[in-house]
Amino acid sequence: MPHYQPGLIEPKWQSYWNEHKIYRCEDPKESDPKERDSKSGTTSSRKKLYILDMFPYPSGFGLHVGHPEGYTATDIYCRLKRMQGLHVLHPMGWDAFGLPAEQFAIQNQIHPAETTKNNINNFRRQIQSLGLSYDWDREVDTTDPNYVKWTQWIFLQIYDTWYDHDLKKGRRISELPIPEEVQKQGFEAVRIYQDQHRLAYQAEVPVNWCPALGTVLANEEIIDGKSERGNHEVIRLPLRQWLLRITAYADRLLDDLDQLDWTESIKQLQRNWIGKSVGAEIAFPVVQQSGPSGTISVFTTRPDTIFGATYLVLAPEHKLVDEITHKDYRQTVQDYRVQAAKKTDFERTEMNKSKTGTFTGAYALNPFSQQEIPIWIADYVLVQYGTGAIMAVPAHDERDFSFAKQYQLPIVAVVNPPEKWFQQTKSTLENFREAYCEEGVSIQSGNFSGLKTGECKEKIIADLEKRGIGKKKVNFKLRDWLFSRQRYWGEPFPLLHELDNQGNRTGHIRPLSVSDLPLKLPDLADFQPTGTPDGPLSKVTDWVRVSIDGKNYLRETNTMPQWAGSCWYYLRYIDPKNEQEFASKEKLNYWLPVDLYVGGAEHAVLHLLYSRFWHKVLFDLGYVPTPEPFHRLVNQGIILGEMEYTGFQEAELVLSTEEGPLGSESKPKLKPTGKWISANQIDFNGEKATLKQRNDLPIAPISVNSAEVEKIEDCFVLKSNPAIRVDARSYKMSKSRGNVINPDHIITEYGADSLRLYEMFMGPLEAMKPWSMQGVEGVYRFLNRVWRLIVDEGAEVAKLNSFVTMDLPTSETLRILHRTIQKVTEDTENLRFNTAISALMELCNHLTASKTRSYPALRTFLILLSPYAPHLAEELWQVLGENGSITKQTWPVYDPALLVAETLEIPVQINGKLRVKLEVPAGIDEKELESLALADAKVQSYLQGKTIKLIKVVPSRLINIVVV
RNA sequence: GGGGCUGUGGCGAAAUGGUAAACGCACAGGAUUUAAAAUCCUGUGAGGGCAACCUCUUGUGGGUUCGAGUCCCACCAGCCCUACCA
Repeated sequence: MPHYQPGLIEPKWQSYWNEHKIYRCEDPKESDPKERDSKSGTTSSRKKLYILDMFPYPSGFGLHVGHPEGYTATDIYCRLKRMQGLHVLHPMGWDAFGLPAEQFAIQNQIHPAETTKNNINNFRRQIQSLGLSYDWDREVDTTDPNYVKWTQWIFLQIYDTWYDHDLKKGRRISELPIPEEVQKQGFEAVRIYQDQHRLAYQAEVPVNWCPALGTVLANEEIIDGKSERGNHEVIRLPLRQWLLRITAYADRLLDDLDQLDWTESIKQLQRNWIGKSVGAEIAFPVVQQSGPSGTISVFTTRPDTIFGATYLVLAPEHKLVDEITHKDYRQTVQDYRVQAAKKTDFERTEMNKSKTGTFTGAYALNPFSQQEIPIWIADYVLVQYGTGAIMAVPAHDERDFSFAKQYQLPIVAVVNPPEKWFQQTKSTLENFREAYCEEGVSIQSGNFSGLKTGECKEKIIADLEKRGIGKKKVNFKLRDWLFSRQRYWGEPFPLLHELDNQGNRTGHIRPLSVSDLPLKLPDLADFQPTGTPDGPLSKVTDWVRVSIDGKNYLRETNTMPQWAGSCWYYLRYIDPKNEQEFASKEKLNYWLPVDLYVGGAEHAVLHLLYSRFWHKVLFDLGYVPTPEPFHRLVNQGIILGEMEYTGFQEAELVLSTEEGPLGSESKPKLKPTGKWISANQIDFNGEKATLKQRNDLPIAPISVNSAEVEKIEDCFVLKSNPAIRVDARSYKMSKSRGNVINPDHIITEYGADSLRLYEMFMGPLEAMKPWSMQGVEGVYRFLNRVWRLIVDEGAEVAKLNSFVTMDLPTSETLRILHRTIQKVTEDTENLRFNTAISALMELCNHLTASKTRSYPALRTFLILLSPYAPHLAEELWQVLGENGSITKQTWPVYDPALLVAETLEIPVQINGKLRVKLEVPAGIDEKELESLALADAKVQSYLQGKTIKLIKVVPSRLINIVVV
């Protein structure tokens, strides 16, 4: 085997690892030495480490290069930690429920279970071909009935829980105190009361109904008003849905972020999503000709500005609109409501330049200014947030200000802006040109004038509470989690709806008992959505209808969303085969929390928030030992396609005729004229180019080779015509762009070790970085150099290179070796893989240059390399004549004494500028160094005629001489 | 509008407040070869000088410091997320 052939050695070692279960992770008991034979030296105090990858959705397209990035990072880290003697749990599994498999089933009449199985097999094959060190005995699959059983079981725990706001803790529904007046009304009332408090409850809510997918979607699954999957229209529709009361945990989800080792940006995203705001709820009495009738409750974060509330606005969907609307205004109000209902949330917010609304004819009394103020409806007020109504303070809120301007509503200043603001905005107290939204001192606010904002808020709230017309209130943007989907390929709810003798629902819910779990999906021949909000399961009537003890029930026909399975998979890895519990308490106590969780930032909010929520419920119920699941979180950066250079030419539109599948087709095409236009005159979105000044002239983007381009100043230009600038950037990988890199191809061409090494060498793990095929070749060449370092390429069989000797390393080699041990260890521990790899390259370069290559040094080098290029390291380990797997070796420890060279090069600065470098013996003291520097002829020449003001000596680093 | 991230060679990048550009790519020259590929050696931030060497350089402008890519302030540019949340 003369050459480095990853295609041969990689499968060989992969099957070796598999057969010998090299990466099997022992259970805590097994790893206790008392339970094991004595030849293993591990101790029970072996520290545990739980390293988790975000498991993939096994799509039909296979892995993309983003997957190996995170997976390789954790793999390298785990390999290091195992060799350092830690007890590492590092599993992998499949998030396998979800829409694509069902969509595929609808189109091709292939059961989603089958598609899923095939995709999983393909993903497993691809992942295994990367040489990742997972314990495959712990693989989980969210669609496996043995897994679904416990997803359903956890749902039932949530269903059986209510949130005690006093204790700030989820508790069993049986512990819910029932108020006496409810108790008096009997069993039925108690049941309803309990149902109202469960963490899983049903409600009629306006949902996002997507006709094309035949399902409702969660808010989070909608991007720009279209479905995240497939980009279909979404309309709003009220429906009976299951919701999970995640809002009960909002405060804890927010507060507990502080104890987590996550990046500040992810924490901030979660904070924004939870969106806590503190303010007041205030009741405004409605005034009508016939006298006051009822109140409108509003939420505000600025109760201090209530004297400036000159009108109220209700959301068009607000319950009280019909009630309060004056008969003269019924028609316009009704028209407006119809219009608003037609708009999606997106359209409402899209045209945020001009607000719309209409007057209801009704007035409310401002309880502080005592003014009668008009009540409007407008779609800039959202029904879902707060009370669905606001008090508008146009002087101190931008939105209210622009609405007031539009409809000529009065603007009254009640917070005094600073003089500077008046100048900048050219405003006066009587005439605001824009809203002043900062804090300040109250004015025109009766007894509350002169108070600072913070104090004023408190006083107003106190006054509200005293008068019984309002109270302090905390609001969250976070909504309860819409938990049901009208789909087939998801976990069925383990619930039965009781029917009365007429076959009508009684409202009683009967949860299945644990012994009835898992509730499996029925077989289905036809996967077409019903087209109604009832899911496909409703078609399976003999599955839906159930009789128990003479009572008739209907099964719940909704299924759970894809998030359900991923909410707790990290718990199942801990005890994946357990049939009695989702995981044993003892093992959970041992392994939790997850020490390091690596995955894409796209799950920053949803998956991580939902998981934390479930985890907290399980924590409250005593099933898991930690309040948080994931201690440290790292997001890998996305990998972009190769850098692309694009030039632009004037073009003309021509009709080109093409032979398509439907016969010949004529399509307008851009035909470049050859006349270049500089990129600074062009707007280019990556696909279409238009001239900045005018858009009637067709422009053709022309892909330009990097060899035809050079950089002048800040921009790239054509070498042939430097006046013409060229657009240069990297794009996200996408099928339509054709810049997708398939990991399988890289492995075939260069091997998995090259792919691993390249992805780690590209740059910092968390940074976004462009792919470069030449970079892959670079690391491939490095691995070849490593190969030749040890193997004799001229020989027929794998044989040691003749430079390899049994000599001890020279002192220089030893120093470089130990410096490399230090750097690789520290960098790998801090996930700085790119610099660890350069240290390995430097060592390799040094060893290659030596005529004699010391065996002990090579041996250590291979151990250092093994987490990064495990296949190559195993193979060369064998070539060196070592026995067993290199993965079982102990990680080397560097000797600080060996890091020090005999002489040092010390830079001498004069006034902070580097002038001379001195070669000095290591360990020289400050005084000696100083006199050596001053004695230097060149230093002296710089000191001619100057006075020394200061000599700063940093031992073993540098000298700075300050002169005047 | 809000929040965040990032600005260093031709490119990916590196640098506990202490020699800016390690390592890799690309490029150029040389060795090897009938030739090419592969490999090996040398050079490579910009400008000046025959040379030793000198000057400039981390988006811009200030500041702290003996010393700033790194810390502080202001600004500019790019990217990402989010968006009427009262």
